[in-house]
Amino acid sequence: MQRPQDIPSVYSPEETEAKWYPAWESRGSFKPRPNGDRTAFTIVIPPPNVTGSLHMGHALNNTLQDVLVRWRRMKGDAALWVPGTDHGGIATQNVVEKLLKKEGKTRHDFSRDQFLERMWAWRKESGDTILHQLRRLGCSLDWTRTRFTMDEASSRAVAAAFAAFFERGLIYQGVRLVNWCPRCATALSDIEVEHEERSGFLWHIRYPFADGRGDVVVATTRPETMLGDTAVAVNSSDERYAGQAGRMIRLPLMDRPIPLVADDAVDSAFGTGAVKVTPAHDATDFEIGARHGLPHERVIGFDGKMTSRAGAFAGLSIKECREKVVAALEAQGFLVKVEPHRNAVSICYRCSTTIEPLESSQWFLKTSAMADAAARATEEGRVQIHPASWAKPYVAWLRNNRDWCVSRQIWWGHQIPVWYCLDCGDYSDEKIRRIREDPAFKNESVKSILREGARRPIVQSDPLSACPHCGGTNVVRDPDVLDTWFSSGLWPLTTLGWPDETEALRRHYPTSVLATGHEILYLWVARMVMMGLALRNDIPFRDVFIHGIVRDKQGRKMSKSLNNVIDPLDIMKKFGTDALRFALVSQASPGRDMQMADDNFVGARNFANKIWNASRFVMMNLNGHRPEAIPLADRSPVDRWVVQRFADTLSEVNAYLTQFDPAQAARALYGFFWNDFCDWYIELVKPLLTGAETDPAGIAARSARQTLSEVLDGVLRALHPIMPFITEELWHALWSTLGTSPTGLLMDGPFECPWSDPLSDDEDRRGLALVQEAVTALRTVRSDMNVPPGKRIAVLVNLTGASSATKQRLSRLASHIVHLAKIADWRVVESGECSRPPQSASAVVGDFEVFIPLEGLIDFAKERVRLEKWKADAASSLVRDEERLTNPEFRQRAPADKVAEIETRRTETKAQLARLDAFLRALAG
RNA sequence: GGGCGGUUAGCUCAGCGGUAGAGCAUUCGCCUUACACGCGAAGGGUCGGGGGUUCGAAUCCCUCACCGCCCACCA
Repeated sequence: MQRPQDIPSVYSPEETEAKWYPAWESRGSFKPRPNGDRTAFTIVIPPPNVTGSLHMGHALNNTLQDVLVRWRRMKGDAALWVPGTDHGGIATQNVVEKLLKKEGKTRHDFSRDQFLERMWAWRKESGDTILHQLRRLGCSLDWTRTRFTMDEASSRAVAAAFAAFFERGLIYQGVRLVNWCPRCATALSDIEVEHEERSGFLWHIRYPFADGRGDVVVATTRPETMLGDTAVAVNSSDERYAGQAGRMIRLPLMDRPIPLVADDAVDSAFGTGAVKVTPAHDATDFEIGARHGLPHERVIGFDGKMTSRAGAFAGLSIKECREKVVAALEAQGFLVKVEPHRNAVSICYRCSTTIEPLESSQWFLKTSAMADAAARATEEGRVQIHPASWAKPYVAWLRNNRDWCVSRQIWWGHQIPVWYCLDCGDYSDEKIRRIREDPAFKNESVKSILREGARRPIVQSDPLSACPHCGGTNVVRDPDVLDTWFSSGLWPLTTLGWPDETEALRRHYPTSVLATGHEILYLWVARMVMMGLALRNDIPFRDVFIHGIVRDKQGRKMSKSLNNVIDPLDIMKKFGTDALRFALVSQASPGRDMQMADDNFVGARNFANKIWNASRFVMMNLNGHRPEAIPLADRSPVDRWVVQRFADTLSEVNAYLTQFDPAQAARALYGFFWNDFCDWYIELVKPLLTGAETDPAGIAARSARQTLSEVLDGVLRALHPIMPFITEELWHALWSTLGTSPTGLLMDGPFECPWSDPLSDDEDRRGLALVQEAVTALRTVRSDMNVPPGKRIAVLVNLTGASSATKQRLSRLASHIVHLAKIADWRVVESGECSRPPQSASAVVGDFEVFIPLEGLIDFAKERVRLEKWKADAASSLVRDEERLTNPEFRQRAPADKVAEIETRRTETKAQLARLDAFLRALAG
């Protein structure tokens, strides 16, 4: 073991971090301890998508979880944190497709199996990177339980869940208008669609009546869809169109007759009150169409191009088509006017491409009953959301949620566990030919043929070779995959072994906490609660801990395209992992987003260094000394004071962590360690430990050493959940310095206060407050009068007007003041006359005064300024207090202790002012 | 169109009913035998505007302004 004095004065994290992670893991400390009477504390990781590597948001999310898990583990719980990654559906497939694009290829240059091979290769690479990063972050995950949303067990669970929902009639297949991303070439669920305000135009188009008598003007933001119009609708109560419903209109450009219908979905106040109706390409119009039995004209295809139904415009992109339609309308005199218009455009949450509502054959999950159960779980307090302000929007979302489109037209994911038999289904030879000719189902409509022909879809997860109904071997599996959030929604179940009734499931489900950012509250959290309740009749977790999003210095979300991402690994290398963790935790105020920049990490790095050096100091002074039991009663007031302060801090930390406010916990620890422990306590005990007059065997020194080691031990424990590496390192160094190398690990706990009752009385706190006030006052005088830092000063203390409590405290604690304020000559006058020495500065401390003779150093002008300012502050404080105390209502209504407090303060301030006045008079005279 | 959150020292943010706080930055001193990634001292805010409740409001209520999110089928 290195001697403490040989430990370098700058903490270098690399070695420490490399050493302790394997030590923790190899000793099995990441695994939950056997049950016994331990409470299970369980967190299942929000599995990062295998789209690359972890960013700052992941670092925050996982650090917060690690803080909670380490804390509960140290407190004695059987703590389990389950690691894993998510296949990430569209997001991950997009990443790999981008890589293929660089090779000049698309996925259709490969067979489905070949493409999936590429996907698996990528997922290995990305998954490994992510799990490595979690280790670097110090996450105390039980690696023996590492899971992936597409591993065998998960796939089994997904198929089981699908089958269970199917049997209960909750899953159905149908042709609906869905959100289609032409770029990703897949349908999306409603929450996967984002909205963006864009400035566009509102085109007013004249639609003439077929009989040549008059016309109606419709307003639209999407003129190209008029090619697929099958009606015009007006509100039935709109007098402008009274009696017109039922008349036929001749659709411009297409020269088709379409009816004018009355429908109350139309808002008379908007535009002209007449709406063109395109049931195949607009959600509202789809419903209007259904109510009026209108035909659907599909003019936009799944590829984002105009279909053959678009006549002369077939084959054009939507954008080109819009331009040409508008030009044609104008040329033919149908365009009435164009006005600027801001509207919300739907865009894909994965690639920001404009979403097209398209009719398509998809699988849906009926969610109304499930969502209702989930909403009740939160309303009844079984699933609590922290901070609670998120509960309202969360429940509201659940309450008006529509069926969930769970099928996706990509290849990467859980293929729908449904098979179709071409032998006993309703398939003509022509249909079978079309199905066989397009094994990849590139043509979406072929899938409809497949699905619609099935008399009995066969739901089962294992590959099917023969139809269970007719024994036919012409079976085809549904080509779609499930929404990635379907398997994510099952995550708390699948990670613990569901659908099998495992020991882990019994012990750890429901889990304790789910920690996540608010951006996936609906997308993920809501789904887990719904599915947990539906499939296991129990909530998946009791507390949802929502943290903010990490933003850049300008408050922007971090993204690769903005080039403002901070890589956690870079920060770890530059500042150390503990500094990264501390910076993240201390800024993660509940529910608030945070702006991250280098400054934050510098401060945290400095804190780590402070811990390092304070520990060095303690160890240097402990070297060769064994721990001994010294009752707190036998220790000095400063020892008892720091012990009290630490005990207070620790209970604050426990309270804050219980309330899911780790930022406050971090700040409390920072304040205690730096201000109380380092700036005051260590400085206070230094003279007891070093120097010629010190008695190393005396009770004062022994007591101080014992207190130093106990408080350091305690504060390292308290800091460990946030800064695991440096604390583990120093804790071992501390104990080996004490000659009793521990066999255990700091991370194993306990997390508790070493003293059962440190809060005996308030006297030590008052005494230390007096010392601090006196020292600060004297230091201020020194600084203001430019007394050379090394120069010792004389102080005359006038206690003639002081209380007996003050006199006693001062006699007990004066040595501390003498030392910290560098005083050579400390004289006290307790009674009788005390005359102010000439050439001296003066200060008021509590209920007494001090004079500092400064011959040759005193600057009376400066002294006057200083005293005047002091006086002004005191005077304004007195005015405020007087105002209150002379107000009868204050005396009558304010609590008695508050009145008493202010009265006391008034008395003190008055005495202080009198002293300051006397000082100023002396200065003048 | 609804809902939520923010507006506090130059910057980033705490505080959320009893005389305004931290870190960074700034100014002045200091290599004081743990730490210059440090120590000591100082300056700096009518807590977005306006009303109200209260003995007392940065803190509670109303309202306005600006900023940011989320939700919503006004073409």
